[in-house]
Amino acid sequence: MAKQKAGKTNAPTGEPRRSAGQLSRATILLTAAKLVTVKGLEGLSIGELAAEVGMSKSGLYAHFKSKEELDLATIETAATIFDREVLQSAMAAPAGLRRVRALADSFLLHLERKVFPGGCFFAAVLAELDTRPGLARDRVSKVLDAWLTLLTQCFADAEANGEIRPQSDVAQAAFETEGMLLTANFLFVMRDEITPLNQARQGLENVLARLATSPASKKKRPFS
Amino acid sequence: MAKQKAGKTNAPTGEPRRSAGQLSRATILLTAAKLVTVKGLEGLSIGELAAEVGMSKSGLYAHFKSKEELDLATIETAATIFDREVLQSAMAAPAGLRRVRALADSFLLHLERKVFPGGCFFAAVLAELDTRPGLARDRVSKVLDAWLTLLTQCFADAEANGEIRPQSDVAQAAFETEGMLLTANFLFVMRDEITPLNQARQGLENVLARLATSPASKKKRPFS
DNA sequence: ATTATCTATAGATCTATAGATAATGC
DNA sequence: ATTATCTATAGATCTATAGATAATGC
Repeated sequence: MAKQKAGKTNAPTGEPRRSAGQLSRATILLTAAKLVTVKGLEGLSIGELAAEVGMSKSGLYAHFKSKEELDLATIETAATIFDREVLQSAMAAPAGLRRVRALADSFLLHLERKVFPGGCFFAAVLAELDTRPGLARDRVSKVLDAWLTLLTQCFADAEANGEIRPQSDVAQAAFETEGMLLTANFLFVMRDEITPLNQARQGLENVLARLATSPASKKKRPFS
Repeated sequence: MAKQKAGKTNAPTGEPRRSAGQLSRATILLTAAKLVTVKGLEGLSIGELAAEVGMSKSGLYAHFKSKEELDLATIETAATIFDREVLQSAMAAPAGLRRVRALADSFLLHLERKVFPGGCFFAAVLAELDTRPGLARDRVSKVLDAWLTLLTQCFADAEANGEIRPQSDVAQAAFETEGMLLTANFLFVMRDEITPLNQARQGLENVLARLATSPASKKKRPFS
């Protein structure tokens, strides 16, 4: 809604110099990334984005030669933001379970802070792109893979640390963790209440607790 | 692809009579529901749907007065299919954990059978609609709520049956179950491999196993 | 960066017509 | 058999808007 003007060009001295074009480009892409979480990638029209940032459609074409190029640049921007807002703050935590908790916390907090109005950018475009081959899908798929690999590695570290049982199925643990976070995202956006975020936190604790339990209890199926 | 003609009118005797129009309408809506899981609700154009079922755009307008009406009818069709393919077969299982397993199994099998090419219809439109107020969103939200309520009720039954510990957090159990299923859906569609379906089955077993464990282990956080 | 403009396509509406059914006349 | 009517559809066409390009201004 807020028609944010592209910041004017009197760059603060001492700052790494940026041209008006670059500043504007960053503004455009941040706006685009936010809009995409609400409207979807295909639902984001160049005209609407232009209006939102307060410039003409053809002004945008000066930055991006085509819609696809805008799409890809927007995905890249979202990846950078995800890296900064979620990954980097959590990677300060020591390897292993504490890092898993830190990642989950920073993810859930970035939802709660509404960094993007439509929740996690990558969750928002996942369903849209998963059946539409192309560069955009490939890039989003890579981000998802990297995220799951990171979670898996954290559990592998936890196993090496002795935090969880040896021979744990670390890929399974990563899947379950992602299950809590992804579902929290969708329910949080759909209902606009924080309950799912807390359910995800509890769910993750339940997963972690299981990994430290004796293997016997893992397959118990009483009364079945 | 298959240009299915609306069946000719010589209705089989004894069958509940259907006009050619009704048959055609059902064909259109099934095709629409499948297309929506690939293209999205907004991505589904009337022209494309018309070409797919082998009729003219205006032929479709005879059935649906507007795009929104087509959208709503398509959602209704998907709800009916979900009810038949997933719910009804599973509701034969006795109340409690066996019903939870039956629901999860029928859900995962309907993904694997590719009832819809883009996975679960409601998961496919969830991200698209969660930020777009309207009748379509309201309807999808209701289906999601009903599904989570059903899962919660199954766990409540299990508690009443003595299958799981008294005072279990049944809403939490439903959330975790949904977490497994929803994530299985997205990873299955994105990667087109069945691993996530099995990870969801294992994840659900892990959830169920926890519910039968002694309460003490639930909060254990070793090495933290 | 803007203004003006182009092409393609979306949803939507209008008029016409094919095939079937119902009511009527012989 | 004939006429009227109904239902489902097609073709033509309208308006709005999408992505995109060319000419131009600062």
